[in-house]
Parts: sequence; C-alpha cells; structure tokens
Amino acid sequence: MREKKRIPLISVERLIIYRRCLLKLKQAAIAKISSNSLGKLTNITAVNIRKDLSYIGETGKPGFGYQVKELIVHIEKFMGMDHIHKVVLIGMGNIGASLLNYQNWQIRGFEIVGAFDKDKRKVNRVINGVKIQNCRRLQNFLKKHSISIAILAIPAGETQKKVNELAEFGVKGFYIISPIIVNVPKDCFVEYLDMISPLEFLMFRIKKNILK
Amino acid sequence: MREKKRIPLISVERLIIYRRCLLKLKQAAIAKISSNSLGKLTNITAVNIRKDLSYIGETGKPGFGYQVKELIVHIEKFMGMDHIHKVVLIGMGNIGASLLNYQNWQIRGFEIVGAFDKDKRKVNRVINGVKIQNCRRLQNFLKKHSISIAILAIPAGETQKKVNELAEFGVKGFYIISPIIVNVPKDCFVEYLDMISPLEFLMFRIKKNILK
DNA sequence: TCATAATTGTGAAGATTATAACAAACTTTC
DNA sequence: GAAAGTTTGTTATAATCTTCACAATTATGA
Ligand SMILES: NC(=O)c1ccc[n+]([C@@H]2O[C@H](COP(=O)([O-])OP(=O)(O)OC[C@H]3O[C@@H](n4cnc5c(N)ncnc54)[C@H](O)[C@@H]3O)[C@@H](O)[C@H]2O)c1
Ligand SMILES: NC(=O)c1ccc[n+]([C@@H]2O[C@H](COP(=O)([O-])OP(=O)(O)OC[C@H]3O[C@@H](n4cnc5c(N)ncnc54)[C@H](O)[C@@H]3O)[C@@H](O)[C@H]2O)c1
Repeated sequence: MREKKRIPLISVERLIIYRRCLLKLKQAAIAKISSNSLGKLTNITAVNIRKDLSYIGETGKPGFGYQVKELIVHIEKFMGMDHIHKVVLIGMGNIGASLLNYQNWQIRGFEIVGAFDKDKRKVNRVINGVKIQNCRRLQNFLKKHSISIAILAIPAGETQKKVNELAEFGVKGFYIISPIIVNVPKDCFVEYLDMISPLEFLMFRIKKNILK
Repeated sequence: MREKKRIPLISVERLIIYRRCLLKLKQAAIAKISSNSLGKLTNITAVNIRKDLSYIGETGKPGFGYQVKELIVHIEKFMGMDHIHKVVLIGMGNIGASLLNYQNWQIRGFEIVGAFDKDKRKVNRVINGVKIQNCRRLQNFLKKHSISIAILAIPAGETQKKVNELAEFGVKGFYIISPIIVNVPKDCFVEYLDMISPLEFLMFRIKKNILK
C-alpha cells in the first residue's frame, strides 16, 4: 500500500474550525452530525470535511455521520490537545489586557500563567486574577514553570528584540500580535496575528465584488 | 493572446503583507528594493513575490528592483485603497476598546467613525476621541454617513442577530471578531478573526515539529 | 428480511498554487 | 562602450489542494 500522505496544514486549520463548531454542538446537547450539516455550519464543503477527517483516521459511520463527542476527542488527540498548555503573555497594553480578560482560554486548550510588562506602572496590577510582573522576572519564571510558548502583544518595533531575548530563555513558540515579521532561531516556531489585514482583504473583496 | 488570469486571493493576502513591509521601508527612507530582499523581510520566496506583482501589472525594473514609493502606490491603486474607508465598530468591550485605541488606522486605510454598544453604562463614554453611542442610533448613523462596513466585537452568541440587523440597515461588509461563522445575505461579504486559532495551530506545529 | 435511503472514505481527475528555468532588460565595472 | 553581473517577468513544470464519482457500509421502514 502506498504510504499515507501527511495532513496538509490547511486541513489542520480547518480541524480547528471543526472542533470549535463541534464544541458548540456539544454544548447544545447535539449528539451526532453529518459532514453535510457540519459543512453548512462552517461553509466548508462536505467532501472537503470528510477528506480532512480521513487524514486523522476513520471517525464516522456510513449512513449515520459522526458522534459529536467522539469526533472532538479524536481531533484533540490528533492535534495534541491532551492537556492545557501553559503560556506567558508579554505586553499588557490594550491587546494584552484583552487577552488576559478572555474567558475561554481553557476550552481552547491554554492557560495564561504569567503576564509581563516593562512599564513599572503596570507591574503588580492584577487582571483577571493574574498579577503583572516585571520583565526581569521572565527568565526565572519560564524556567520554573517550564514554559516554551509566549504571546507577544507589544509594539512592533520592540518585538524582534524581545523574541531574541525569549529565544535565549528557551522559548520555542512565538505568537506575535503585531503587523511585523520576525526572525527566529531554526528550532523555533512562530505564528502571527495582524488584526487589520483581514479588514483590508474584506475591503478588496467588496470593491472587486468577490464573494469567494 | 491568452486572457490574463485573475489574481488569486492568496496573492492579494500577500500584497497586504508587501504593502505593510514597504511602508516600513519608506518610513526608514529606503527608496528601492529587490524581490529578493523583500522576500527576506517577509519570508516569501522572491519568485512568488514577482509572480504576485505580475498580476497587478509591471512595476519593477530588471537589474534594479522596485521603487518603494511607486510600488506602494501601485498596490494601493490595485487594491482600491484610494481613500480612507469609514467603518463602524459594534461592541465596546475589551477588543472593541482596543481597536478604538489603535493608533494606525489611517495608515492601514480606515477610520472608525462610530462606536456602538448596547450597554448603557458604556454609552457616552469617549475613547480616543470617539463617543460611544447607543445601538438604537445605528440605523440613522449608517445612513447619514453612508457606511457599509462594520466591525463586530461582541459575544459570539450575539453576532448572528446583529449581522442580520446590520444587513437590513444596508451594511455590506462584516468583520467578525468572534470564534463563530455567520450567514450573510448573498450580496454581503464577511471576514473573520479568531484570535486564538493561530495559537492552536502553533501548538500543533510545535508538537509535530513542522517548521513550515 | 429485504429494498431503499443516507452517509462515509477514497482513488482519480481537475483546479489551483508554487517553483524552476531562462530570456530580456537594466546596472555596474573596467 | 563592451563585458559581467543583477534582476525582472513569464512560460513551463511540479506540487498541492479540491472536487468528482462511486463502492462500501450502515440505518430505516415496509
Ligand atoms: N490595539 C489594537 O486594536 C491593535 C490593532 C492592530 C494591531 N495592534 C498591534 O498589537 C500590538 C499591541 O497593541 P496594543 O494596542 O496592545 O499596544 P499598547 O501600546 O496598548 O501596549 C503595549 C504594551 O507593551 C508594553 N511593552 C512595550 N515594550 C515592551 C517590552 N519590550 N517588553 C514588555 N512590555 C513592553 C508597554 O508597556 C505596553 O503596556 C502592537 O504591535 C499593535 O500595533 C493593536
Ligand atoms: N478578549 C479577547 O482577548 C478575546 C480573545 C478571543 C476572542 N474574543 C472574542 O471577541 C469578542 C469580543 O470579546 P471581548 O473580550 O471584547 O468581549 P467583552 O465582553 O469585553 O465585550 C463585548 C461588548 O459587546 C457589547 N455587546 C454585547 N452584545 C451587544 C449587542 N447586541 N450590540 C452591541 N453591543 C453588544 C457588550 O456590552 C460589551 O461591551 C467575543 O466574541 C470574544 O469571544 C475575545
């Protein structure tokens, strides 16, 4: 038999959407769903969904569909969401504070265990039960709690510097909330969030009348 | 001659990145750049960049590269960023307030001209020079300023309802800042921002050691 | 129980996107 | 001003991703 191809990353991105949607179904006490119905809820074609799910192993029953709870577990297992991952948050301005106030971290698989800022006026303030710390404590904190993921919500101009520093402290994953692209050491991983570009993209689609 | 193919939307997403990067270069008084250097700055291959740019017409000079300022103008023209687009912001919680406090709207091509919340305690408060209004005023406001784009930063459960309402008021573009997928009328456009999924995706890549 | 309907999983085909290869155009250097 | 070096734009090729088509499996209902 030919070797099974690795799942495309774009399928993984959709798995995240499926899971998000399935969690809502579970909450609504809906026990089963077909690829067709899930497609209606996510605006993804049914066959695309089935193909995506086929990468993570058989999960459905012909003539029936998918057990919602089972499928959630299956996706989580595949994605390595076997436990709550601890992360630190750097930069407690508008976005940093918002993220710290976010109420659904657990369900998404994360916990913010440390919040840091370089501004002394913000240090020691408590947001949503987490005390903001001085950045000087970062190195020790990361070591003590063996954290390897950081969310950076600081000005774009500060970001590369901070990434370098954190990489030295052993951070392997960076989630950058700034409109900037950074360089990371070869064994590190980085993802970006530019909150404005989807709006620019939307504008373009409206102007050119591209409904997708 | 064969008809020129329409630009792929994925190329448009990259155009947005190029522009963002070029604006920084311009600010740093850098006048020219090659596809190669731009590739280093954006982590996109040079040939991919040239291909993307070829969709919007010839813009570079062989043996030289691109004029930064020219290229910015060219991209903006192509994308229809010929003026500042006015948008309204619905939901003045953590994210809504952050967005209203964002300092670079103009450079990204937008202006938030109205902010709305249903919570009476928030109404009439002023953030960054914009007074928060009661949602009841939405319809008139949209009409008066002929706004057709709304950013929704309200709880996921409220979003579909609000979209329906806004669509009736003539809004054509929706930027949804919630982990939810909505239905819009056929002639409407929607883009999403889920702030957490990139982090889930990052986690997956770390676990499976996928450096991209 | 058997026919009919629903639904999955997947190989093959089709569509889209990225990369390679290279001629043409421009710059720099001697 | 000719030769060498850059860099673009584009065609051809390769890789990736989506959709089609359909056999296989399960549920439903007469
Ligand atoms: N606010 C928005 O809606 C919005 C929208 C789009 C993009 N962004 C981007 O998100 C990022 C954060 O935005 P924001 O509005 O929260 O900014 P902000 O200015 O409100 O907060 C930045 C925080 O980072 C802290 N900081 C700065 N340098 C630091 C360092 N080296 N180490 C630790 N902390 C440091 C500051 O003290 C401040 O508290 C920025 O890059 C911004 O461009 C924000
Ligand atoms: N805060 C975060 O970091 C974060 C992270 C990920 C996702 N999100 C999502 O972003 C959205 C907004 O998050 P937030 O933290 O700003 O929420 P929030 O609760 O702080 O703010 C929501 C605001 O919307 C207002 N509102 C509610 N219903 C409304 C309606 N029908 N019309 C007008 N206003 C209404 C509320 O009064 C409130 O001011 C949510 O869907 C949330 O899940 C937030």
